Amino acid sequence: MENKDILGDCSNGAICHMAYTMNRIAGKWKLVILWHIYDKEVIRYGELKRNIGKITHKMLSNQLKELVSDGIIHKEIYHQVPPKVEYSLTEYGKTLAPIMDMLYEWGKKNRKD
Amino acid sequence: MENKDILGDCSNGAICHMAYTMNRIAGKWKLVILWHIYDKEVIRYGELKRNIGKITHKMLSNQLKELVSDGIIHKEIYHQVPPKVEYSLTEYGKTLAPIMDMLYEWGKKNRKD
DNA sequence: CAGTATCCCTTGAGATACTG
DNA sequence: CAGTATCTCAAGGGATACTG
Repeated sequence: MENKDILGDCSNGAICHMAYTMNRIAGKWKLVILWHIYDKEVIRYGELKRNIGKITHKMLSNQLKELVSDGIIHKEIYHQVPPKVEYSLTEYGKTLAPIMDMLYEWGKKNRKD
Repeated sequence: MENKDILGDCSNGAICHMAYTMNRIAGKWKLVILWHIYDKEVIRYGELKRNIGKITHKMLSNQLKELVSDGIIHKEIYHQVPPKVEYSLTEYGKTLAPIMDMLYEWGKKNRKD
């Protein structure tokens, strides 16, 4: 994965903090996915995909994988047939809740279309 | 520009608000750029570029252009030689300040490297 | 049902050169 | 100094098929 991070050569402390956050949650879909999980608390892959709608299978899988590996969401696998997988926010992920709330509120306030 | 937006076919109100926000501020660089402008209040193109460091000329120009056209930042052009251009947050852009603060704080709190 | 792998094309984004 | 344009190439991401 080399260095896809922005500001990898962080010289300014303040900016680094912002960059750290962005490296976790930036991306076209991450917050939207998180928002859906946050909304339902626990959600299965299929429902998540259906709810988001305009996301492809591959995109969703990839993003979920990253979120899991970043420790933001938890993946619970039920070994049954057919398989069932549930996603939920970890405690760490839940610390993003206030941020998601603000982003939501900001959109609600400013969207005029 | 067609429809690069996520969730263009918005069926769920709540999700739409979030999507609206993401359509404004998502992107690898936008919030980092905004954070720098917010930090300095008023900043020239050159200084902005130098401060961000790891961004290319093209990227920065493009992102700034989008931010201006979204009404988030203001561009003040001084017609002199050599030219001077200053960027600052608009009133609308300033409403993002609390969000930026939270993102910053979140990064500060969680960055352990 | 959930997830991976492959194919393939579009887009993003860097380097560079040029203009006002 | 600030910004645009072109050329180029790698990566992102869609469609589809396959596996557990």
